[in-house]
Amino acid sequence: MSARPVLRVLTGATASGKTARALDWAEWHGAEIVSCDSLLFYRGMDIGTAKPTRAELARVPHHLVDIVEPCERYDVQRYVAEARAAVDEIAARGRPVLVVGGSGFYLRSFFAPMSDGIEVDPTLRAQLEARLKDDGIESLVAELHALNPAGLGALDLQNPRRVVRALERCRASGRALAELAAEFAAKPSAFTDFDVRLARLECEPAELERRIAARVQAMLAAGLVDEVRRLDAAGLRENPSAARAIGYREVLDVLDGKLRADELEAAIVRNTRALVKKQRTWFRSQLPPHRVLAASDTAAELFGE
RNA sequence: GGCCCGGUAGCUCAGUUGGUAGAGCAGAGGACUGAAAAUCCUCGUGUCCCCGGUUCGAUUCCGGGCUGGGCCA
Repeated sequence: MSARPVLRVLTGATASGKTARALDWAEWHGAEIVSCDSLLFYRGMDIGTAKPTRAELARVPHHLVDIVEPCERYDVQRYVAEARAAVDEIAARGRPVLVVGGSGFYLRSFFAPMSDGIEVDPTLRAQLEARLKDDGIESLVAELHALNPAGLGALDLQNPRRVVRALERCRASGRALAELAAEFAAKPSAFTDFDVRLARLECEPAELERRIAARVQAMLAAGLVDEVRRLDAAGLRENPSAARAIGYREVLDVLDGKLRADELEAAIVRNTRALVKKQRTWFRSQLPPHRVLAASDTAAELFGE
């Protein structure tokens, strides 16, 4: 039917072997890689994020890696715009695009609308954050009820972040949540003009466990603690999402004396495991049906073509 | 050898003025519109170290034992 250009997306849990497979595939097909990893954006966050090495980055052109300072905030809205620009640029060169990453929320950018386009004044957000802190979430929920007599739908009223977001949208747009939600749901994804093909690497649990253990050990040996010290001095903590990244938050805890140094490695492994579990849930329930292939099956073509 | 403090959920611990117990972490499941490796929700029966005693009733009190730590020899 259509001659829409193809956009290939490779995902999988952390440590499942995406990087190696993606590099091989991209090299073989003359493709360029667009990262879909919420932490590879940050310069200097190398060891703890298992960022591809300099040599690996040199094998295939990469996009959306090392694009902001760790102290700078980044968000999906910006990701959608920059990913779209990168994809267009690569397509203009006539080369295939391979999106690679395990950040589920960002990954959804390729399948669904991600932002409603409502501009929220930073002062308003700061105001609501302050109110959340002083008066509690109930105060915000009460106002939401007042602004939405028809109900709050499926909004999680116990999740401060969601409540602030919902209220700031009502206030900024002067409209009701239900109305905004309906409008949002009707929006197209930023990549509807592409034939998006998704494949996911699945690593056997015991093997993944081994890989995680080995990876964490290697990260510490490679100087993760020093990396975090450097980043801390450069303002890492100003960016909560970067400072809360696995491998980074635990080292910060050690530096703060909140975690014993001899417990560091085990803590990182534990939290990585929790991440894998969360990714699994997301992949199951939030991604469209897709091709799944065993990470051990290195002979298989990623996209079954 | 003596004295002191512990022994409760996989781990760290709280608690029961005697009526068989609960938090955090871990684990399992889930939600997901702008921080997403984030944020939030649901799920807790375990010889309360063992043996005796007192008691209607002991994980709780008493005695003994075992065991970990500290102090003194």
